[in-house]
Amino acid sequence: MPLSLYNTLSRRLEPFEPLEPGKIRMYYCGVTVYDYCHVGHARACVVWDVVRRYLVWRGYEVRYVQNFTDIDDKILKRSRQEKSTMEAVAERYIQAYFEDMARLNVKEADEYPRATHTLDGIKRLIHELETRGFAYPSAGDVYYSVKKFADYGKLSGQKVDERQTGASGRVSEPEDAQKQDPADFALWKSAKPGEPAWESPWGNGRPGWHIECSAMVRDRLGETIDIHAGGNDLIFPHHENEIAQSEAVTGKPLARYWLHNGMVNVNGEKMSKSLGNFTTIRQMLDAPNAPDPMAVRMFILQANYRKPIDFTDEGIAAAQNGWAVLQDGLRFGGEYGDRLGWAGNVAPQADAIAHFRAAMDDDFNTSSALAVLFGLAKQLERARNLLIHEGTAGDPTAVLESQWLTLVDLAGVLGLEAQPESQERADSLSEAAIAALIAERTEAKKTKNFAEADRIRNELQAQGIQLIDKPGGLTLWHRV
RNA sequence: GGCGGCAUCGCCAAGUGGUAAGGCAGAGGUCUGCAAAACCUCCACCCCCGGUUCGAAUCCGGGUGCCGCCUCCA
Repeated sequence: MPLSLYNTLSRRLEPFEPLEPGKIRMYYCGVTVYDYCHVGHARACVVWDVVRRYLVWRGYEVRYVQNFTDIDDKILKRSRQEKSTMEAVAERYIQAYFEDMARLNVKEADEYPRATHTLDGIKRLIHELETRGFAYPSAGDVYYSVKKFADYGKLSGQKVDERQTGASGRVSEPEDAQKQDPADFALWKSAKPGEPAWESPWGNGRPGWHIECSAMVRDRLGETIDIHAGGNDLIFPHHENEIAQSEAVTGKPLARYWLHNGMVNVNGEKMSKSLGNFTTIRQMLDAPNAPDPMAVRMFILQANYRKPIDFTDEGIAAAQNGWAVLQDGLRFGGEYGDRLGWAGNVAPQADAIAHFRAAMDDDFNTSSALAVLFGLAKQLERARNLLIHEGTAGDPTAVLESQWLTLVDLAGVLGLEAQPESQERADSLSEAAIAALIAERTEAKKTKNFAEADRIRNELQAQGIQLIDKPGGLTLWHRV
């Protein structure tokens, strides 16, 4: 079974074949750094992180590049408000990005190019576009002439003539007057006094938004890459324009597969910075009763990456409970492996791996893949409970070891990792003290002094000690 | 107006021709002084109406409802 991907370009599932066998060049259109990342960014970054991890797990050599847009009107606006510089604002939110994503266990990309580091490539590209007649200067700006590019609209299905200009409800930029056609877009914008600017053949200014990605992809990965990923809100115009810019110059496809993640919704409406209905990642993870970041990850992966999802308190709470099961399973080996005499030489669960792979090969069906993890984790959880309550694991230890190894491996592909349970229990009761209290309670029960027995039970419960009454008057306990 | 997507159990969500994965929540049972924990078991004919087919949640046609994009956005 080959890996199949849903390609926005063809709007269908296609078997995946990299340009160069065994190697994948992948680019993800990252964030514009003028604010903290919100949970919509979290979704996108987690999704593409999983795609990248899966491709690596499947044996491909993946070069994963993600950009930071650090030249932008909104960053500029923010820096003015703060009486700071664009550079300082960008730097702050880039650092914040790394902090937030580390908490969500998003692996770092191989490279993080920035617009400010790519000026040469950007200017070279604009120059080539100009030479080939796709770009024209106008009052210090440079624009791309959309009508010159015959394939314009092939990604988004938007035809220039049939589009309703301004349908998004936003006011036209004043620069429209300088365009030959309203559909044209800026490659280079002249700088007003006091604005950050870079020298160029067209005067001092800064690059437009779309050109940076074309330049970065070309500089870092080459003229044609395998996978170009991003949010589906970027299909038009951003990715359409990238194609126009790159392919007009190279005459080659910019990317073979265009992958787009669905948006995060709030009450059924898209979360976006402009609507102001967003929750930042740190707000979510630092709130009282905040979910485990891994539960958030799991929540994201329970849905198809292309469909919209609603971040609701109920949904996150459900994911939190579900994560507890996976977490118990993932911790099983560390907690019981030695006791069960695991030797470390068992084979993994081939059927589980096959199911996982079949699910992921089908356009990254992470919800089906998670079902495989739950199948393994539930059995380990059962064994764990039986060990606590009965003193025996039930299933043969080699089977448990195999299940655990497989679970850890597959969960890792989804970036789901459990931290070892914290051992900070200095202030807790000693085992001797617990044993003494249990003995007291057993005596109380014998004399049918149930009020005293329940008092002791509650006292221990309050300290995280769960009592398990067995038939015959035996009482086991464990910490919860 | 153009382009695209979605509608499956209380909630989330897989499933593209053979009689519905999984998670959360819920129910019953065992055990118990009562509990708790644990264990066992149970829990959907897939928005509506037509059609194709031996057979459709899955294909086709027509409705209804919701959402995204149409130059800020992951």
